Amino acid sequence: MAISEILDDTIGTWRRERPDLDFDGMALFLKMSATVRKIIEGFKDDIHELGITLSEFDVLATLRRSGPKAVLTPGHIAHVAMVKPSGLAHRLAQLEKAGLISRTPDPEDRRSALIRITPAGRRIADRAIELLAGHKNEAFSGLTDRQRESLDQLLDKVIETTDAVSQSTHSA
Amino acid sequence: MAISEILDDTIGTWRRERPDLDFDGMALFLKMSATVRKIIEGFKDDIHELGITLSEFDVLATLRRSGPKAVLTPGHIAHVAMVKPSGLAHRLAQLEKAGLISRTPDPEDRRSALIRITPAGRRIADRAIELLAGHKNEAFSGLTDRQRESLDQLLDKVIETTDAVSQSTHSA
DNA sequence: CAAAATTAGTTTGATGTCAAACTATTTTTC
DNA sequence: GAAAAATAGTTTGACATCAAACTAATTTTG
Repeated sequence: MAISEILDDTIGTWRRERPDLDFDGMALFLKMSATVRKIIEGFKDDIHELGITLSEFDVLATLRRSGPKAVLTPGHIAHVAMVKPSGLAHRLAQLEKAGLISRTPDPEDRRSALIRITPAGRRIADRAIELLAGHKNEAFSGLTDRQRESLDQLLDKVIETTDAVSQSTHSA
Repeated sequence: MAISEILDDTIGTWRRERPDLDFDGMALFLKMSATVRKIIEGFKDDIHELGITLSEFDVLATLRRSGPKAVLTPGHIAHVAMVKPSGLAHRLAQLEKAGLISRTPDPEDRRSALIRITPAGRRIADRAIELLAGHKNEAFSGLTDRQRESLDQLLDKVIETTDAVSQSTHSA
């Protein structure tokens, strides 16, 4: 069974069993989620061949794209990488041990630390982003420029909606 | 920083640091991935309040939507839930312990097992799918019917492309 | 300026996932 | 029909992620 068949079956059987519910949003979500998973699967191996995990790449990528002399705090990295600080601590320790980043105490605020990418880390990050950019372009190569733009705008609208929902939840 | 700002910053800084690469596909992927994560976040708590995890719900949902007398094998559940069989074994044990599913040996093939949902499991699955369907519809409520259809078709195209890629990889 | 509140980051414990090794059973091959 | 290959599922080990508890330092309050 191919992905699209599994998705059709999932929604189809739900509609049969619970005709009282509306599964339109669910169908879109499942499809989008499966798409993302499929794309991730496709480049996981390439990253592993470079000797790092996808999570480690996230950190190296954040440092690399911030410029040659970037000095970031764990808090900033966690925020832009969209993980909780607790999920980052172990990764930073691993990357430091592997010699791909350096961690020094922040003299301005001794609760915090200064994270820098090393030359070795930079080399791996550069190689990895070349592979990834290529992979992602391949994944969307079936769309015309106009279709890509359309997809981009539709996603913006969905994000806007979910942002509004979570905002109202937080402030309630 | 809101999600869309993080995404813009990520792609913007990459373009500055690596102007030799094309980040168009990457931008779409990141946006889609962030959208999925955001939607998942929004209903995780609701599921937890029912006393199950999202992964456990996946299993219960597969059984529930397969009809009142459904009898499924672990292999089938793993396939349609899109997880590896190894990732399923522990979940099935937990669900059995919680009394939400039953597991009996398959008399036809003694390597396998027959999984059934219990009345308690069914009650939880029904309550959960009601919450989820509502949540998902909310997430896409900012789109018109026409836009939803458009999004659906664009995702189909992307899945088609990635399917083609993974097929050629497997058969090479 | 001292006490209270906040903030940055880490550690710990629970859950989730997969790959690889393993067990048990069934099917295929010769 | 016995040996070899394939299949179903579980176990184990490595990694990922988060919430909650914790440490240490800074900022705010009164």
